[in-house]
Amino acid sequence: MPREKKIDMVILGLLSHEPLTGYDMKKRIDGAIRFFWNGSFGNIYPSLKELENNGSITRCEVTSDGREKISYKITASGKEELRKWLRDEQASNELKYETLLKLFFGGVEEKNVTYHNIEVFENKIRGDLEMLRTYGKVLEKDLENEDHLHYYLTVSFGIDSYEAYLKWCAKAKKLLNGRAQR
Amino acid sequence: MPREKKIDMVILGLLSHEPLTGYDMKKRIDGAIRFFWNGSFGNIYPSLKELENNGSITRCEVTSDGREKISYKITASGKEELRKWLRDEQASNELKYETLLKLFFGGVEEKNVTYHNIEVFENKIRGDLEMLRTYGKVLEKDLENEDHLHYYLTVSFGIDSYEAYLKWCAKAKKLLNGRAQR
DNA sequence: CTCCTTATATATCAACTTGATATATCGTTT
DNA sequence: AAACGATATATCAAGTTGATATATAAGGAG
Repeated sequence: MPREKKIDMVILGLLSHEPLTGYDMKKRIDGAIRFFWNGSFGNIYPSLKELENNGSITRCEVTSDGREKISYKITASGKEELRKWLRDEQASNELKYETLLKLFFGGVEEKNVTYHNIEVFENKIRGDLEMLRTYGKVLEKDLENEDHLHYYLTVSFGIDSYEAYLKWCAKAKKLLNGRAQR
Repeated sequence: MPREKKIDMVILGLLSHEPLTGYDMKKRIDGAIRFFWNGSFGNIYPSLKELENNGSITRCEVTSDGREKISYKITASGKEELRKWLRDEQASNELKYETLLKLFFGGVEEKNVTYHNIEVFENKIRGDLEMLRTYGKVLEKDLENEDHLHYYLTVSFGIDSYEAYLKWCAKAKKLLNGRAQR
């Protein structure tokens, strides 16, 4: 059984564009990637060591003037590892929405509790959607750029699904209000 | 800091409807809940023991004729624990879509690889959407039933977002094909 | 009637992820 | 010079996942 850590692929993917430190990777993940994947120092740093031992990445710059700083770059074998993963059509896609869980079990509480939970969700989505639209507008201008195109497609996925979420929120709130309140 | 295990809430939520064994719970989760939450024997059984020690649930039927079988029911304090969680507006909602990750880093491979990955995703969604629509049609007939209403809302969320996914798939494939193939 | 397969049922574990915390330096502001 | 936030690496407890182990029951095939 080969290595299964998905964070490895995130790291290799990021390094396929430019050399980065672990800290930088975390920032990239917290930027655009966070909408569909996650990462933490707790798995980035251990993974960096393993990938280095594997020969998938190498240190390309180390500054030890006071604060330690280690930049990594991807190797040829690392790039092949990344490509192999991309060509593997298997992919786990899963949602983990506590809001829906609360909705599903909402029957033991009053309707306004569920109603409120939906509103909180709605506001969060509204904010994120605005952000995604801003990203999208910038990227749209240069889709000829390969990287922009791929980036744009993920942003566009977010926009489309968040818009669907908001429509659903309105519908759900209406359905909840249609019944006798409390 | 109180207990944070979300599986506890799934168990309490399920038991708020009817007594169940751990095995039954897993089946329920694999049915409708799997679209927005997950659970495994690996966290169900340990959680059952802890919830029993807490007094949140009690055994209500144990058969030891050969095969052991333990049914649990929720207690008053367990129900209050569930309600408290429902009233807490904090909720973590996160997507973990490997397909989008592969799309994001797809630039290092040929376009048809990304195209194929989207098609695999599309087919999976199409199948799940059909299933959700079947669920939805049954539930729609009796939304006066409180439990059906909550169940229906989660199914409806799935339908709406999956429809948005499919539209996005078509758009994404077109955009990828618009560029020079390979 | 026995063998085989599948479903029922509980239990456990290694591997992975998460979010918090620890430690220390650097840059900017007060 | 003190305070604060950003940079940077590292580690850990707690939770989740998917697989595996163990054993019984039920149903059908030969």
